[in-house]
Amino acid sequence: MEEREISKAVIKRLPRYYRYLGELMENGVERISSGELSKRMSVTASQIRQDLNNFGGFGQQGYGYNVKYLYEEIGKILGLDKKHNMIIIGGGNLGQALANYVDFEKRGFYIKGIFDVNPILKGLSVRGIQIHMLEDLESFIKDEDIQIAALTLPKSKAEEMTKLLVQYGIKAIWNFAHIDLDVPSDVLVENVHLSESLMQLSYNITRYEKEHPRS
Amino acid sequence: MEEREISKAVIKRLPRYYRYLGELMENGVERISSGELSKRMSVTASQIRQDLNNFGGFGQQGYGYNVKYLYEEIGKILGLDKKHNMIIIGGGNLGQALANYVDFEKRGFYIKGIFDVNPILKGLSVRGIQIHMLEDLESFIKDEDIQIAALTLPKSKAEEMTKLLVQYGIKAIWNFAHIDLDVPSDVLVENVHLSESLMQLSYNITRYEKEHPRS
DNA sequence: TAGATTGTTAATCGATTAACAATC
DNA sequence: TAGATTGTTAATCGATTAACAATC
Repeated sequence: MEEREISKAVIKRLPRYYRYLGELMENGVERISSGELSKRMSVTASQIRQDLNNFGGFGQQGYGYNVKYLYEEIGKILGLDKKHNMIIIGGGNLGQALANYVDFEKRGFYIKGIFDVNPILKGLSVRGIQIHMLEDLESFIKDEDIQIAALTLPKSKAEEMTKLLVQYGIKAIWNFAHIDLDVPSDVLVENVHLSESLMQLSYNITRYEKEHPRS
Repeated sequence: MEEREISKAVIKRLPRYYRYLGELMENGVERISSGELSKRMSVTASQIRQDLNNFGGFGQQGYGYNVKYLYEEIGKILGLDKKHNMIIIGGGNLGQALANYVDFEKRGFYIKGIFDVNPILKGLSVRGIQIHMLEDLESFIKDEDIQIAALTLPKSKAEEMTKLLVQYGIKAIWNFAHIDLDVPSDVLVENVHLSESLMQLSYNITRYEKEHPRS
């Protein structure tokens, strides 16, 4: 059953709320009002209340929000209370950088293996995570119940690899390749296009320099 | 002088247009209509024309757009026709992954150096890019005319490093740390929050599973 | 010229902000 | 109870889509 659709804009803000609430918790703050949070995060209080009320009433009139409770509830909305098994496709620098990033595990994302075509990497491991060859991919996905594949390959290889991943039953792809993946509608894709991010920065630099010419 | 402000949504789409036009060029396509491009990119033709007309009329009635011309014009809008000197702050895996990424240079982004606090890395280099110690940072930024710093440090160090970078006159920060940087208004920041991206994917997986329960 | 397709205005849609009654 | 602050409706703002005259 389809519940009312939540807009992408709202989803994009949730992790940021989650991060701020986590910091508040660390600082021992127990309750916070939308007004106070709005100041810290530089968003309107109205937006915070609207966003949260897409998922239910987490606050209390006259009191505000309980930080720990709201943190946990947003965590649940984001699915961080569940375990997600991941693999990394591509044992290059970026793949290894992701493998080395321990914080993912704190959020429920477990990197179970790294896959590469380069036989030189065979048997090596990164932070205890073994690098496997492609021939093991299918059985690994099934045996280890892998949901997510992080795709850190050059564009040229990313396309065929995606076909395999879909065929082997992957549920979601975290895509770092500079290409729009073509997948069936039951496979989810989240893109991280680094060069596009850098181009946006470049645009802003260029515009800023036009508006503020140096003497 | 302030020209009419271009919305963030438009800027975010420009690099994707640029990528598609680049691919069309590689395939020897000389002209394309907004209608044809809209099919390939899965956006509306109307949006393409609106987006482009923020910057000027690049097309011709009855003909469409010249691919090479439009590619170059979008490149100019994004500032890719200019050289941008970059440094990477943080010689860890992510920093090295960025340093190894050659495509940045094709777009005018030159990585001039990597900086780290770890003396073990001193004098090493990645793809010919030397790793320097922090004491050289100030002079390096000035001597090498560095505009952009890619910040690939843990949250704890990112804050103080940002202060230094600002003090030393950096123009823009490409931020990979999980923190919102506090900078003066003349320093531009572009964030890449990997864990937030992964959380969005997690949300979508969770929602999908709710809507499509397994038998 | 006739057909195609842009540039641009107008209409629609959706997201953000403001306001305030409900209520803790 | 009085004050504070939410949840939610209404108003505003901005972005997307549709439509079409201009024109190549």
